[in-house]
Amino acid sequence: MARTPVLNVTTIRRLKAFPWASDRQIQRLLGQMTLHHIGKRTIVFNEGAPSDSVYLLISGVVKLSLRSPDEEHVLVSLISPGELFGITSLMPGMYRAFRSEAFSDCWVSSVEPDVFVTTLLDIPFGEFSSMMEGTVGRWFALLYRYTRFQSSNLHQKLALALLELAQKFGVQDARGTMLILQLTHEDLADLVGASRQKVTEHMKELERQQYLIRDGRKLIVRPAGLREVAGLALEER
Amino acid sequence: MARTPVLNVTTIRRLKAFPWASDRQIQRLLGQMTLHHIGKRTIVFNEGAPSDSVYLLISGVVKLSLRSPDEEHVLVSLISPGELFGITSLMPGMYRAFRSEAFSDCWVSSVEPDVFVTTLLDIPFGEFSSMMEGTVGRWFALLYRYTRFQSSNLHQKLALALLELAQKFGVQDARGTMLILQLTHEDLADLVGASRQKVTEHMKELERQQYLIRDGRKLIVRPAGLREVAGLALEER
DNA sequence: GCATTTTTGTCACCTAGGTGACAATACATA
DNA sequence: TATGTATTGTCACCTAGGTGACAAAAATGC
Repeated sequence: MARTPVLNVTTIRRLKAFPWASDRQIQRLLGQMTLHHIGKRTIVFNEGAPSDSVYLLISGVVKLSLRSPDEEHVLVSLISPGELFGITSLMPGMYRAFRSEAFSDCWVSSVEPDVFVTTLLDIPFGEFSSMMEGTVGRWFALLYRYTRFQSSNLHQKLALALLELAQKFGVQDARGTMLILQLTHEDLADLVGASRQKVTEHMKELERQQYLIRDGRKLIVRPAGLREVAGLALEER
Repeated sequence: MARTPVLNVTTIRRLKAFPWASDRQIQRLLGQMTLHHIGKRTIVFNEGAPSDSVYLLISGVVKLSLRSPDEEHVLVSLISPGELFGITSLMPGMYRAFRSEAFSDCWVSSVEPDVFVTTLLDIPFGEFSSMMEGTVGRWFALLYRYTRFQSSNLHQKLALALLELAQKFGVQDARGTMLILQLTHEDLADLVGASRQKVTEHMKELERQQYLIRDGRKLIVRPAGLREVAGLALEER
């Protein structure tokens, strides 16, 4: 097992971890961080777990992954030394969206998110995290959709896209959620990165499956059914 | 043309735009925002433009899109009323990553990013934006990669993935950028969402094209060549 | 140095989804 | 109500990439 690394301002600077922070801030932050050795293949956190720490990778490589509809874990990204990870914890009430595990033996340092924020920024954690949620929360949702897309087929992608649309543009209706949006199959094709013709076919199929009703050019969607198609059935979000 | 909407605290609340902000903050912010009517199909900003405003969508639908390797614009997301967009401007020195255009007739309200931040949060813009960059900047890069992926073939995806790895795990070498990482083809396959076999084939091809050298199990990469393969040739980043 | 395990290379074959072409609708505008 | 345009539905056919199977080569352990 590698020798415990020394964590001081110089190390942090070399890692280019918080280039904007002052030496004093870094010093204070270090006092609050705890260092862990993580053996290769060990899981740091699992998706769905409460987001209660921010991590800084000191050495080694960490892998982010996501469980795909067919139960496999699919790689989302590799984290290099000096990178922060687990930053969903900077937004209020979030759960981890990805699993993170050591791709090689790693040294990792962790802090509570509120300590992290109040040490580096002179405002209460609550204010910062609300602001984060209000601004970049949407990016995160998008990222989540795209990572899911990667391991889905067209039918699932369509379901996923319709669900997102329902959330954004839906109004409740006796028959389900109505999208107040005039979308052509071409638009949908664009949104899921497929051809118009195949979208037409799959939309027909979703109609046949009763997950989708068409009322003129307005769509009415049955979220529960779509979640099932998309392989999200048992999850929140 | 639709009648100009009234923008006051009540409107903002109804849009659920800044749920965490106080009435006073919203009031102050509104005083600094300017309202624009954007006709269907009009471009609000183009990718590559400097990021100098944050936008709040008041009514209508805005479309984010990205130019794919084959020059087409591909839809990335649709924005609904109450959503902020153009938030790359909250990070220092960013350029717009996506094009945004009115999908239907829209009313949009804009502010300078520093006014936005200092009004809603009691800290200087510079501090907030550095913090953003240091924390969620990585997410953004990831999102950018995934959106590009959507409209790329395997060869391009591989190039894109190798470029990202070179950036994160590369050290300069006489022959190019060496990845200090033991990656199997299986790992790469996972990273680009493809099968191991096809990755093997395309890696061979990249070698043949001289964009990639293999030194034992270490990879040496020629970024310029890979950018070209990935269809990024003329762009920054 | 030899045996075992991992990784790479290369097949042949299969399938999801792309493409083009066209008819059938629906919608919009005069 | 008539007519032109946009959208949808459905073909047949093509291609990128998935799958399984197996051999060759490297790495690793003993």
